[in-house]
Amino acid sequence: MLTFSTIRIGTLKSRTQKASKQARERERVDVRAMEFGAASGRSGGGHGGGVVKDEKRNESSGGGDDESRRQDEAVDHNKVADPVTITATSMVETTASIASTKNEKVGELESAMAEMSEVREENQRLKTCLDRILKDYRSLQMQFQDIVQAQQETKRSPDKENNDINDQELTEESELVSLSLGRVPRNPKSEDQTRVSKELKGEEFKEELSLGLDCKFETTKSGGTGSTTENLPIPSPTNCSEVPKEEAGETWPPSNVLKTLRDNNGDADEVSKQNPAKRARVCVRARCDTPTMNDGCQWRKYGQKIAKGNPCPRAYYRCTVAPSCPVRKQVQRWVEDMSILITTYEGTHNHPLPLSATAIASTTSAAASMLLSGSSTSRSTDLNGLNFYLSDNGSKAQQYYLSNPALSSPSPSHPTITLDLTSNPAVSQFGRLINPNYNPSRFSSSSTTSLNFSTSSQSNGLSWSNGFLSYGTQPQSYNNNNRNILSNINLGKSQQPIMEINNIFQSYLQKNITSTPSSQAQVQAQAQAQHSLPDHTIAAATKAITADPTFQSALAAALTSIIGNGSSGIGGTLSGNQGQVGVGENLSQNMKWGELFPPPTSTSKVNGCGSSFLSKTSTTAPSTSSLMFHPPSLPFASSKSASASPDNNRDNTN
DNA sequence: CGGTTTTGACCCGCGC
DNA sequence: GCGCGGGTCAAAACCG
Repeated sequence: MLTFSTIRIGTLKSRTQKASKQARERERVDVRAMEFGAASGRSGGGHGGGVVKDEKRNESSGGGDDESRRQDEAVDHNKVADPVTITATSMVETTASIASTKNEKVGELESAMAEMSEVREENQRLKTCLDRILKDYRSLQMQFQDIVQAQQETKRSPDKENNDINDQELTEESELVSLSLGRVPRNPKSEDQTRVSKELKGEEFKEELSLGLDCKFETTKSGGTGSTTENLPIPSPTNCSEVPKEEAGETWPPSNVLKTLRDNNGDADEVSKQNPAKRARVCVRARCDTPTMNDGCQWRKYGQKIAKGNPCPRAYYRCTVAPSCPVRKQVQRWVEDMSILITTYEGTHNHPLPLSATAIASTTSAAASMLLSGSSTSRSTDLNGLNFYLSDNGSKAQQYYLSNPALSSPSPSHPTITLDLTSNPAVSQFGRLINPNYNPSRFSSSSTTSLNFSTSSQSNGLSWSNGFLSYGTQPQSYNNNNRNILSNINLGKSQQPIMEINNIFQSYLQKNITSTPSSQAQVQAQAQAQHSLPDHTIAAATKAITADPTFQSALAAALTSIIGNGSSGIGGTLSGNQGQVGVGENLSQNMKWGELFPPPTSTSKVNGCGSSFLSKTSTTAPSTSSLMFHPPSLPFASSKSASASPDNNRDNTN
């Protein structure tokens, strides 16, 4: 507007002057008209009316013609000047608009540049932060690795005499804490010969334990693969157990890699032979009043079928914690004893597990690993009084504890380990842990508690029932070495030479409870004696056990891994159950897991795993609440009532 | 409405 | 090739 006025003034001076005069005159006329109207304007009601009258009157009266003409001229004048002014104004406007747009765009560009610079700065900042984080991460890894190595070295030094081979293996895996069972490379040849001596020394436990539990914590080496395990506060049993070959996608890279490496070094041949096509399964037998046992995982039922030979339908569940989790389980009641619930786990979790699920997962993984590792040759391993029994029979797998064909008839392609927790008193406690509803009185019938982890090459069955872990083994397994301290011990039903793990376990517990070293030594000695010798010379066993501090630790680790591993399981549930068995007290109170389970070391990986696991679990999970062993929540029952319970429900109904 | 369970059907492997 | 059994799929029903 300003431009328009100035232009008109500048360019059209004469006209503007005229216009100004006319305007002045007009104003005067208007004023006069106003005055006139005001003076005589009654007739006109309104202001305009007066003007109109004035105009009419002016027109009619001769005196006013000049002024009116001027006014009209002035108006016309303006009208004539408009086209010129418009073009000028349009030009001015366009130029002005262009200039303004220029300015605007320039401003925008400047602002954009500023933003870009800010973004760049931000990126650089983020980069620096990332670098810092990476550096910190690496430094922490290095520190952790150093610590682990230092611990291992400290422990190794005494053990070096025993086995150089073991040391090597351990060194290789030093970075990892493994809870895997049965993967430790062994010298089949020397096993029998060295067996007794090793058993006495307790080395066997170490080896087996280290081998058996695959739950590993990678400290440093493989940044990528290890990360998964590292991230997992609690090792997932299944994960640990799996053989790489079995489940390509499912298995955890780190453990698998390690295992494979291990296998290559030592038992690779055996493992490779058996593992290839086989998919390890872990069968847990436990007395469970509730329809299902709560294992802390979330399960979705995807099928149900009546298996041959068992009126009770078999339910098929899929792990729903992670959509892609390949783990599946089958739940079925045992025909012979409906109170016993048989749960079979298959596959490896590809996701972090809740604390409640870790115990079972670790146990099953250990068992599975044993199967896989030991499948080629019969082996037995003891974990804290729990037998993991691996027998490789080219022929058929034997599951001692599974009398029910339906249950016991795993597919040939699926070697299974059975943990039988049903028969022994110790087991009963386990069962209680697993199932809060579990009534110990019902199951306590047998004085002896046996924890057997037995695997047969064809079918390995771990039966875990109510605190009774039986690992079905074939007689061959006895030939195996020391690992078998427990291996020889078949508590429950196995026909073969049986170590009464119950006794060991109980005694061990008593020791722990009483915390009298002597008692513990006796118990352990007994246990070893049984294992080491078919005759079960307790005295020899006691000597051996007492000789080995590791034995204790191994037992503790095994118990922890199996029972409650940790997770709240041992500490909480056990403690809660103190009165009954006293196991909980022992474990939680008397036993110092850190002591019992030294950090992962060359000597006993199991211990390391157990300790780490326990510490983690204990810290993370309050003792009581958790996990596995609570009635609803045993390994089998999922955290969710729905998923977990359904099985139970069905089972109950069935 | 989303997730889970139910349940019949389908697929596959194995033994005869 | 056929039958059997185990295991899985997927639509419908159910449940919170």
